[in-house]
Amino acid sequence: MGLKFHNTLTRGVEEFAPLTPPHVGLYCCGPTVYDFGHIGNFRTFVFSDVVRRYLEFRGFSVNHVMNITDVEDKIIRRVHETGQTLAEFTGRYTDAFLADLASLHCLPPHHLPRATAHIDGMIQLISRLMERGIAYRTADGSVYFSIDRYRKSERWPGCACHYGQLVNLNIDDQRQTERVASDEYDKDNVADFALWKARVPEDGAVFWPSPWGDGRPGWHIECSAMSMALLGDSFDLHLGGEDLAFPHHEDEIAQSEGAGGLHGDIAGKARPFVKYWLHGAHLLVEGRKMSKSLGNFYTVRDLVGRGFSGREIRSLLMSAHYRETFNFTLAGLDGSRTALARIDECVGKLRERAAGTTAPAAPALLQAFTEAMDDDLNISRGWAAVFDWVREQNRALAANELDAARAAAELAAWERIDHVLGLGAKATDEAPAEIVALAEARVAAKKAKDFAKADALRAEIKAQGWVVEDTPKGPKLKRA
RNA sequence: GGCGGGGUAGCCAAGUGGUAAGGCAGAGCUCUGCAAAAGCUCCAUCCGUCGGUUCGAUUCCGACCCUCGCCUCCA
Repeated sequence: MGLKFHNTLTRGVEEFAPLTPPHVGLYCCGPTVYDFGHIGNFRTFVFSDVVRRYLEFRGFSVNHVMNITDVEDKIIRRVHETGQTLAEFTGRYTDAFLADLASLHCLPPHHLPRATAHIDGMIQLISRLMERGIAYRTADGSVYFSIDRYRKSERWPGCACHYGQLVNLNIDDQRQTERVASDEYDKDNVADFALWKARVPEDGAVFWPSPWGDGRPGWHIECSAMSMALLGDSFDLHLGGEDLAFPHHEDEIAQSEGAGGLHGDIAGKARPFVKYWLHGAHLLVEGRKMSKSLGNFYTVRDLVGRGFSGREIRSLLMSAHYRETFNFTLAGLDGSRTALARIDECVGKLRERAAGTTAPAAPALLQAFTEAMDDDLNISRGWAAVFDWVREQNRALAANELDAARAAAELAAWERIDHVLGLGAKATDEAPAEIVALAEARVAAKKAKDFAKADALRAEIKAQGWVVEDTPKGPKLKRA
């Protein structure tokens, strides 16, 4: 059986068949850079990293695109407040975001388009929508997408003109929420969304010229323009957090297909904007919805500041299936640390046994892991395969059943798996010379059967922040 | 009000119409001068509640309870 994904578009699990194998175009909605990303944001980004890595593991050639939203309402407000330029302000948070991504062992996406670098494409899309009569300009110079005209418009290949593909909604019978009711804009219909927002004094220097006057793009059109510019008008995978399914992704479909694509390919080839939509669930923190007032709002930096490593955070974020709400806890991070140590220990022993020998990867672990991940990325089952393998290797090592060649084969298998999990080796920490000297003195005391002195030296080492463990090959020093 | 997820051991979390993966925590054992670390073993007669279908249901159906998300710019 092949790889399967749950597609929000069809609300079911489907065989993954890319448009032009072995190439896969993958777009994930990236961050809006107005603050440091929190652990919930990064669950989605780690998820997209795992999708990319697993596709590569399965032999696909992935073009991974993640946008950086660097112009948006909150950003403009903060720029206005801080007196910085747009580039200064967003540059700082973009750098922080990329650093956090790296600390979580996420591979850098192949392209990280900035919205401000794709204004032309957005204007082009809006122009096409205006030409087709699906968009309209209001008195203040803003441009909106008319859902009504889109739905009533003549259908053409590649565009079903159906609004409500990702979520079941009866848009004629929507409850008026407070946000809608308080909307001040001059729109034909409350459900219409902005494609272009006319310049207002508070925007300061943040504006671009357009056929409709100075202004800036709406949020949804940014992703349509960037994804189609880099992946073509029709591509394989579009990922994001579950909250983006509506309205953000729904609007992307409407705009992109309504415009016939950025290059006119959607209509020409009768292909949809995106073939598979994958949405990652949110997480709770300590059992509650994450919020600053509850004190359970963590950025990656907060957790690193508490002494957790990126790989520990990453492995916890990867512990549950991506479509399930996951409860992220500090106790869980401690658990990840212990569990990773178990893997590290086993891999370390295999490496020792293999002693530099190389061999083709042993099949058992690869097969069990692939079976799990092929099933809509069932990573919990994937972890089970890994830990079953760890137990089996430990047993075989203890029973002296592994020669160098077999150890090397198992190690090769693990390395392929780790290329998907992205855990890497744990950071090793060399003890300073004075600590090593104390440990050596302790070995001498032990040899002389002066255990009182040996224990005193162990206490001394501990007081200096190190732990000494006796192994068959002599003492091992670890940071306390 | 509409739509969509969930409720599985102390905690996290897979899964299946035929009798419950994995991780953490806990217990026992091995190793050790003692430790530590590590390893091995054990650890849910039970899957929110109540009904129904079935030879058999945690798994299917119905009702109910609880919980989370979306319903116009929030991953």
